[in-house]
Formats: sequence, structure tokens, C-alpha cells
Amino acid sequence: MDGRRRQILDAANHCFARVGFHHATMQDVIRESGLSAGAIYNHFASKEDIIIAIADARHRAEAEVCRDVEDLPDPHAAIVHMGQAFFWHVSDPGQDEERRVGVQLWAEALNNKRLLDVSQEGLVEPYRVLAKLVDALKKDGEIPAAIETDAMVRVMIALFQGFVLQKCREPELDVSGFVRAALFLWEGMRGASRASTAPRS
Amino acid sequence: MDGRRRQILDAANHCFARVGFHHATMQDVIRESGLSAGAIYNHFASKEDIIIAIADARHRAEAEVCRDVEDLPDPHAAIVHMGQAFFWHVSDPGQDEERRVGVQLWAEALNNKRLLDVSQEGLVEPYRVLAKLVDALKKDGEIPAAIETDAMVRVMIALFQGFVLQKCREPELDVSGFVRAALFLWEGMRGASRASTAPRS
DNA sequence: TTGAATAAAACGAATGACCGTTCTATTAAA
DNA sequence: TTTAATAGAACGGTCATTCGTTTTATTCAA
Repeated sequence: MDGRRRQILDAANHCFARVGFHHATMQDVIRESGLSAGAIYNHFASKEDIIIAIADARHRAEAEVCRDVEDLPDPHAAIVHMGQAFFWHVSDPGQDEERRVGVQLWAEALNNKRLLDVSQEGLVEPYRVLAKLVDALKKDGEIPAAIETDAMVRVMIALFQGFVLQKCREPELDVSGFVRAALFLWEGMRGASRASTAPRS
Repeated sequence: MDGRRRQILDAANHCFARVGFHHATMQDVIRESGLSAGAIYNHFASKEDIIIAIADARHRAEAEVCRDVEDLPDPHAAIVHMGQAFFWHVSDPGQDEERRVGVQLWAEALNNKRLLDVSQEGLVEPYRVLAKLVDALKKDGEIPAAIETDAMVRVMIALFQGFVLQKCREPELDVSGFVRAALFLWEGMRGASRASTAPRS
């Protein structure tokens, strides 16, 4: 039964979000899942495997959001739409646990090659979609060619990541204000590029 | 002797950067420091205290960078200067360990009230300086009043945080491109505000 | 439909390894 | 001689994982 895996991952997610990977014991996960140690180890070889499975599921879900937006006709609108979708999605109180686990995954991936690979792999789809949109904006002359696509995409992703972190630490943080400020920067760019004032490095 | 504390913190930093807080054992720290268990526990009550002391030292250093920039006459130049100073600082190969430990602190702070407090406290000085500069830009009409200062500062900090994370995962990441893209967004804003086109939320 | 026979899944107490911390002995400093 | 700092072996506790047992599900002959 594959529902068991989901059941175990959900329980693990709760535990990990509550106290972190390392303070959460397998006993916690076992209790939370309502199963037994043996049952869990029939489905996952180790605690590490559970963590990796969580990361994997997470990235799969994120990739989906990206594809929804990829083929909008106007690249500018697509980026704005994607950004808003993301910011509002991660701001949902129902995403509290996912955010917290996400930040822990960042840290854990620094010390776990397998997890780092999964984690980087999870970024390629968002990256690909954003790069495609940025390139389209470049062709339209909205972004100067001197700005590297890679860098611009990274800036956008950095904004997302930083927001997730801040929202973790201050769950009451106001999304709409943040989005307004980010959009203001983004919209401002359109006017600027017309004047072709690429900044010095 | 206070040099001992620094010696211990340095050793701990190396260990934590190498394998993470939880995989690094006190034995590792003891070996790395060249001291003994007893010696270390004379200076720090626990492993947790060492971690907190590291966070504290880190934030103290960051606050200094901020103050250097605070009283530049032109707020726009001050922000640009501060951003560049930060990006280049954290990109220094000598900061590899600090970056990695920094990301781990983000995760650990989610499960440790004391650490969260230290960590949030460490942000108030950068926040204060940035807010002051943003307010000055608002008075000059470069940023519309409709954009909340708090949100704009958060966006900037998010950029820093996201960059740190990405640089951790890909140490070869090119800073200059990232800075160029970020600056492009920032400079673009100046033109936009003149046309008073605050975006819808 | 039944019910034994086989397989699969779940149970949970036991295990063994590891790790933070302590504590007494020892050395150095004052 | 007294005080402070260091050494490092040993302790107590915790935790991931194992494994022999028990329960549940499936198959299939009667």
C-alpha cells in the first residue's frame, strides 16, 4: 500500500516541523504515525531516506506550480503571476510546516550530498521556466542584454528564498506589503530599460 | 584568558561548517581546538551555548558593516554601497565557513528560542539602518509613500539571505553578475517613481 | 463458501553504538 | 600554599535500527 508511505511522510513532516530533523526522534515519528517501528522500516530504509523523500515530494509539488504558468503569452505577466502565486502559496497558514521543513532542508543539504542533489534538482524546473521568461523579456527589450539571464533568475529566486525564511521566523509577516514592494522594484525596471541606463558593475 | 573562548569558537566553527551542528560531536570540537573536554566546559556550559556564542559574534560583526555606511550623505549611494559591501563580503572564500554556519543557524533558530532571539536581535541593526535610508529616499520622492518601508527593507534583506543560501550551495556562483542584476532592478526604480506608477497589489 | 496455507505487513521490546557532560586527578600560575 | 585551569577517562542517557513474534491479507483447494 502506497498510502502508508504518505502517512509516514506526513507524520514525519509534523515532527520535523515541530522540533527539527535532529531533535525529532524516530519514536516521535512512530508515535505520530500511529504505526510501529517495524512498519516504518518496511517502507523506508532509514531516517535519512524519509528526509530525502520529503524533499523530493516538495520539489515535485513546486515544479507543478511552475508549469502552470509557463505558457502564458505575456512573459511579464507570467513572471508577475508566478511570483504572486508563489508568495501567496507559501504564506498560507497551511504551509507553516512546509516552510519550516524547507529551511531545515537547506541546512541539512549542506551536509548531505544525496539531499543536496535532490534539492538542486528540484530547482532546475523553476529555474528553467524563469530563464525562459527572462529571455523573452530580453528579446522584447525590457531587460538589457548586458544583464545575464542566470543572474536575473537567481535574484528572483533569492527573493523567494529570503521571504520563506522571514516568514518562518515571523509567521505574522504581511505578504501583501512584501509583494507590493517586490512588484514595485520589478515594474520600475520596465521604465528604466527604455532609457537604456544599465548600471555600472 | 579570553583568547581561549575565541579559540574554542573558531574550532567549533570549523567543525560545524564541515559537518553541521548535529553531526559534529564535542569530541570533534575538542580535537580541533587542541584542548580537552574539561577546558572547554570551563568556558562554555554546553554545546548549545557555543552555538549561541557563534551566532552572537556573527551578528556583532554584521552590525559593524552597517554602521560604516549609515551616515553617507546620499541615501541612494549608501544603500548601493551597503549592498555591494555585503555581497562581496559574503562572497569572499574566507567566508565559506561563516556562510555555511549561517544557514545552519537559520534552521536551528527555528527550534531554539534562545537562538531565535539572538538571531532576530542581530537583524535589528541592519534593519534600522536600511529603514532609515529607505525613509530618506521616500522623502526625496524616489520611493512612493505607498510602499511600506518595512516591506522594502525586507525585500532587500531577502535578497541578501537568498544570495547567501545560493552561494553556499554553489560556491563558484558569480557575485558580480548577481550584483549587476540586483542593481539593475534597484536603479530602475528611480526612473519609475518619477512617473508615479505604483503597481496594484 | 469455507478454511487451511502461504505471504506480507506490522509490532515492539531489545540492542548496541554514540555523544554530551561530569568529575577527579594533575599541572601551572600566583 | 592556594587557586585556577586543563586533562581525559568514565558515565548515564538517548536514539536509530534490528529481529523474532504476531497479526492481517491473499490464495486456492475442497
